[in-house]
Amino acid sequence: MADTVRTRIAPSPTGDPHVGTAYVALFNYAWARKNGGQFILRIEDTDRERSSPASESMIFEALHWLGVSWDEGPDVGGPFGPYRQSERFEIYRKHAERLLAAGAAYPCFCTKERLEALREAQRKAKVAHALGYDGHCRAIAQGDGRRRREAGEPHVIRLAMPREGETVVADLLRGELRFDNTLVDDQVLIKSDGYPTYHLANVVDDHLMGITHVIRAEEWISSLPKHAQLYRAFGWGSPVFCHLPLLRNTDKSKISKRKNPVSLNYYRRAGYLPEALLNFLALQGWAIAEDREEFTLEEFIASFELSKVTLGGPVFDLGKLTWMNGKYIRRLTVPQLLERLRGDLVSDEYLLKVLTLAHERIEKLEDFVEYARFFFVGELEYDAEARAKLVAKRRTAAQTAQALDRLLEENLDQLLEWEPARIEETMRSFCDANGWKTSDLFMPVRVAVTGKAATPPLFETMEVLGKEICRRRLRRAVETLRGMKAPGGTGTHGGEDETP
RNA sequence: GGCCCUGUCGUCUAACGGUCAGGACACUGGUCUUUCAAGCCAGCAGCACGGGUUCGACUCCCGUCAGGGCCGCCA
Repeated sequence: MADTVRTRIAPSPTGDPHVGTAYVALFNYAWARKNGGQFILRIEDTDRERSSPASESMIFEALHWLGVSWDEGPDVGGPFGPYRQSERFEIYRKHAERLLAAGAAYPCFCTKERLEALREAQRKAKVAHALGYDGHCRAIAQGDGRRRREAGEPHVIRLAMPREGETVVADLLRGELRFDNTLVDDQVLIKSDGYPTYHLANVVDDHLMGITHVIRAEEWISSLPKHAQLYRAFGWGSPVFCHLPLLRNTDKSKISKRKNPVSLNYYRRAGYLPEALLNFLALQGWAIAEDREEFTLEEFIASFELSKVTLGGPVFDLGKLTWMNGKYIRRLTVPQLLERLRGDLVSDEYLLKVLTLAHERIEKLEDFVEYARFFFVGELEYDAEARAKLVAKRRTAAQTAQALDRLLEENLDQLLEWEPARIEETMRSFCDANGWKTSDLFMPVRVAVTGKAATPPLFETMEVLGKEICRRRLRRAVETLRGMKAPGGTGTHGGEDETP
């Protein structure tokens, strides 16, 4: 039936599964279920550079772990597939063609260089209101444009935004949102590689898939007028839009991995129960009752009211999540707790991995406990020796901090397959590129991720620990290093402690 | 800088013109307990500011300020 509520989550498989994805998915899922409708998972992998199957399957797995399921998606199929945008290439091409024919879009032959120069000039000129594409190629006659396209000239296709008036779009929570059309530039719809941008693919798919409620994050508001114009150009009615607030770091900025764990893999590995995480997430922007905040997914679905979502960006309070997780743990029976433990942290699978590394290095069975401690604890404590060795030989604490920071954010973080060989390769090439002796870098990394100077082989250890724990610990090490007193003038080798 | 969104305890939130502005996390004190947690009790702490509208504003309107988002051939 035409009025069935259909919502979707449309993650981009370009990295680790994000807590923000889970947050938005939860609200979409609940809204669909609450209304007896369908919830769809669509993979937005139109960025061919960054999308990866590894990331996609991690998203599936993380969402499954949480207990959020979808009625239609790449893995389960459905009547409106395919649900992976890379497999819908032809659909977007046809739709772009339609826009072209109607004059609602035009080919643009501007080079990257020209666009960069344009941006640069705009920045310098401080014509703040004129930022964005200048419509240069919009003047090209349709026939000329077609001929140049047919001749194979590289180009993109842009939306021809109205050049006057305003676009008014209703948001379920924010009322009418108004945008001055002259301030919205002509968005690229089809990239030069032929793939659509988010803007085109998203609108086309939401329409074709019968999405009735587009519930997404606030960061999309600024492109709303483009989407609204797209619906208009196609002659389609638009879905209900609802922009949820953004999860925040403690400093109120958009939640980010540098300041907060954001990977769902982290929460799983750190021992948060999925039902606790879900409960906590549901509380960000919504309340079930005046004096109650613990409830199950089913209860959430039953009483969820989209229009009751609050708009202040909620600071993600790890402390409160942890407290709530404790509540859930206490509620389990001991046998159930055992099951949870065996499910992940002390599964035979994990134990086997750790044991493989500890095997040759212990003399009594019980040595295992102390030796492998860091494979099980969350937060590490650095003793004096560890603190000293956290600073690289021949470098200051600040230099070491900077190196670890860059190694993590610009190199290790890009690794989707977290394997010893890849980790090693990444770290070695980092050394080459930055003039570090490998041995100088590896010790601080070792201490950062294990808290000890003597450990099993570093790369295998990092693999077993997992990317999320390593990320967390490296970040912590960077903070620790930054907190260390600067060397008093001459000394360049580390080890200096904080003021006593 | 431009456009847009937002603004209740430190944090998550309740309130939908009339309440001593409620609950939760954190924090503090007490209680229970061999200890530590958990539990229980108590305490601390907020309507960003200024104008309106109204008999009456946390609630409605305007302005200021503050915070955030976007300004990519990324989503």
